[in-house]
Amino acid sequence: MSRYDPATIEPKWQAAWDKALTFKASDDKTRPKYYVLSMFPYPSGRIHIGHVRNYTMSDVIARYKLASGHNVLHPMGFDAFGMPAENAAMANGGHPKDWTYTNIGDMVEQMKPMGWSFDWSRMFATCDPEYYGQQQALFLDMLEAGLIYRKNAMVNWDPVDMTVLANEQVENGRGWRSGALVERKELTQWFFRISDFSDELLEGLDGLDDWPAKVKLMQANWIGRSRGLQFAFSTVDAPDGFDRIDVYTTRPDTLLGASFVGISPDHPLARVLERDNAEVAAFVADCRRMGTSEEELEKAEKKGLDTGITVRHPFDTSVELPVYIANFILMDYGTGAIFGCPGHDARDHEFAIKYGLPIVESFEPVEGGIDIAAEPFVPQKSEKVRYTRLIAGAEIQTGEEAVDAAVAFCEANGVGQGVTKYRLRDWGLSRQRYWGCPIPVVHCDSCGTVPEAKENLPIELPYDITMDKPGNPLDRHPTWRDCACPSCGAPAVRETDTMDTFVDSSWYYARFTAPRATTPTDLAEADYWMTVDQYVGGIEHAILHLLYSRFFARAMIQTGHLPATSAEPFKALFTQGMVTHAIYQTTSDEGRPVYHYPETVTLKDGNGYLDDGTEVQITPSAKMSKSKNNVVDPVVIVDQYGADTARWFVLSDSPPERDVEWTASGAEAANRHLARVWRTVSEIAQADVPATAEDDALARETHKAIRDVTLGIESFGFNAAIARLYAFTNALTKSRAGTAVKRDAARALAQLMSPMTPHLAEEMWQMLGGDGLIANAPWPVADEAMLVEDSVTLPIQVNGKRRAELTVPADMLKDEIEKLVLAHPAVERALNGAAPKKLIVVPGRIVNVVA
RNA sequence: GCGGGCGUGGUGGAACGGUAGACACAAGCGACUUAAAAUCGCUAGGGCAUGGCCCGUGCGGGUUCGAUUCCCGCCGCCCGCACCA
Repeated sequence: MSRYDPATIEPKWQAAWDKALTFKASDDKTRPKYYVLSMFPYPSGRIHIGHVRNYTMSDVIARYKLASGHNVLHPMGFDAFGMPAENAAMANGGHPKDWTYTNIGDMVEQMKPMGWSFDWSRMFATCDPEYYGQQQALFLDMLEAGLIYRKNAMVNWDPVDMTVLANEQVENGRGWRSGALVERKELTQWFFRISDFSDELLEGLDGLDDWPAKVKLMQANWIGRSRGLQFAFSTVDAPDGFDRIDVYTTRPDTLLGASFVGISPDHPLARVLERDNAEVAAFVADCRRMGTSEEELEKAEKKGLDTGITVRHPFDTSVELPVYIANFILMDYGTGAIFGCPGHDARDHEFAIKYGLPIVESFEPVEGGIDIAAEPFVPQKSEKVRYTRLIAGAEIQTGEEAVDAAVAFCEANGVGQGVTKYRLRDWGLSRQRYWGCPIPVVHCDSCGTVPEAKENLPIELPYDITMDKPGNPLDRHPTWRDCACPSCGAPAVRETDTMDTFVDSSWYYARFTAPRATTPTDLAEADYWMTVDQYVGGIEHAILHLLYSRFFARAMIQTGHLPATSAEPFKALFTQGMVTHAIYQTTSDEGRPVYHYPETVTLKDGNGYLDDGTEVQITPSAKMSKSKNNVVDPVVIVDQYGADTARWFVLSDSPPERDVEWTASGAEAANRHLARVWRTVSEIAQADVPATAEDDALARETHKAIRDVTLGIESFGFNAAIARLYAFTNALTKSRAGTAVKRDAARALAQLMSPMTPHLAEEMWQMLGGDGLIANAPWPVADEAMLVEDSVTLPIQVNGKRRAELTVPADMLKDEIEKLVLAHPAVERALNGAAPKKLIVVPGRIVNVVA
């Protein structure tokens, strides 16, 4: 008899699906739609096992929804602009475009054998002129709608990648890709007005019931809404135009504890002072030199310089507070100026001690007893405290109550107003790189900055460039850069900055609904397909990509490219865990770590040995890394075991949101199991056994499996669904039921496995004489009548501990059960002749005797 | 520092407040075989006086007839943010 042979059956069924256009999204808009999307990959040239897990998850959903009668859209494309292509070109002398398209071809070739149900007819790469040309059209519409503007600003400069970065792309003061320490630089840049949407983006999170709470929380923190008071101090002896200094505070209740005012080195007043004060100029220059990395900030001393200017306290004009320029005040938060309250702020306390400023108490613990001079008193705002210098409200109140009362009092007395501020800054989109979407504007001597005319789109990247010199090749490409002004026709120059690659991925989900449209979207298509019903991707995009996409959906509604109903582009979000692998390490004579490939290590009783017997040190469940030699290559796995085994394994063993460790033994076991299923089914297909007494039991088992696996898939409990399929397979294999019932059970098994192991499932379906492709077969529905048991086994507890069990007819009355329970020897023994205090019978579940 | 999450056998993990450890890995024993591989079967939380009993879901308390699950306080690990006024 033949064996389970994935190398034969997998290409066969892939060809069958292709031929039948099984996974092409239908134009039939009468069917309910389901849009499932996996985050598209960067075309590095190799798919990795993490992609396999990610795409298998969306594939399970897609195939399940297709079988459940939905018109499914499950597209795939490539996030194809970005630095790696330029780096490769610089290192190896090729062209970023050639490198990228070659990689895309290679990756598609590696993806197809996995059997994912992508609608490949909709595929695009963001570096296709057809895509980025529409992105340029979108840019022009957003520019016209006032959603994009240009300004001179301090920006994050990555000296290695030689480009500007958005705030979201700076991690611990380093570039998110290069890891280089980010510098501050002043440049004229294009910005998206994402901060105008701060409130909406924050409020919108509340409606995202099917997003992980963690992601919503991270976004909420990033947006960072705070409520406070903005008011002005009037100055004494300040330069012209600075008779007031605006400050923002979230603690107006401590205003009477103010002992100084601090301004940012970038504050307009500091800038005026540095012009004719050498001391100020030196100090400010020193501040700007300071890095922004975590370590540096941690170590950096809080430094200030007394400007000699003073301000009057708004509630007691006889009090004058000194104005310091301080290195820890950020110009781009609040007003770039604060009042210092050393009594109730750790940082201000440190500053006050250093410069000998007074420390004034505003409140104390209700029970008293605090030495504000020694240590600042900074309780939670929700805690009740006793105010010793009260602005408004009760003497004893919480910080929150006091802040509200203080804001109201200040407003009533004409001292400032309550305002809401956000931490979220506008998104700088200009990048000084070649391999990105050109920003479609030109600079004309007479007209200024002019949007390119839409009929000139796409503004295509020139191919004839060289990457051998640092910097942006567009800057030194005269025939591309020089152009005619779209407004007056005079000679002008193109903008040579390109767009941040996060722009490309901020609207690709919308483009997939009409990937060949000659406008960014086709509203009718977008109206039918949007929003994405299920999005699957990594948690690492919790802020960047997911926040930008939410902004873009809103911007596209404003510019008429999406229907108003799709402000939230992703209805449900699932963040999958990684696939990890053990690291095997020895130490060289020089003391350096040496990493060994898994195939060179033999495992025995949990220890690993090299061929020569040397024991290796094992780090379990580590992130895969080429330098640690612990990468699993999907291509190798497919050659060895077939795609179905790889798909089955990455879904089993761990909940999908958690990491799963790839082990050779686990993959082998998965493969063995699939071979066992194949064998069992091929036997059943050829058997001819008449009905037996076990028929009913197997039929019931089948319907229970249908119920449990369906529930598992719907709730993303893939590991639990697979565990259930193991159990069902074992039951089927061991059952002595007749062939007719066994065939029904095997057909159900094939269908329940089909989202995970689609090729094997088609093969099983064919062996069992199923109709057409299993991919199109309607999903089985559990028969309620078959789920009802005739008899139930009730555990009997005494005082909450299980002592016995009792099998009774399912419809037995409580009274009867109670009688049987009390007569049970184990219960009699436990009660020892005494009457039970209480008897709890939960029908169909459990009995508890309270002795 | 602030915010969030997680602690269950040798391992990954399962368990609407209702029989803790499903399912799988690793391990051990056995069958088949000249042998090995493959396959199949069995054992398996810990302990003990083993037809039975005791302990057990990080630790300590609480709510409940009943807690891995809910509440409070610790301990440990992981993640996010962080001079944000």
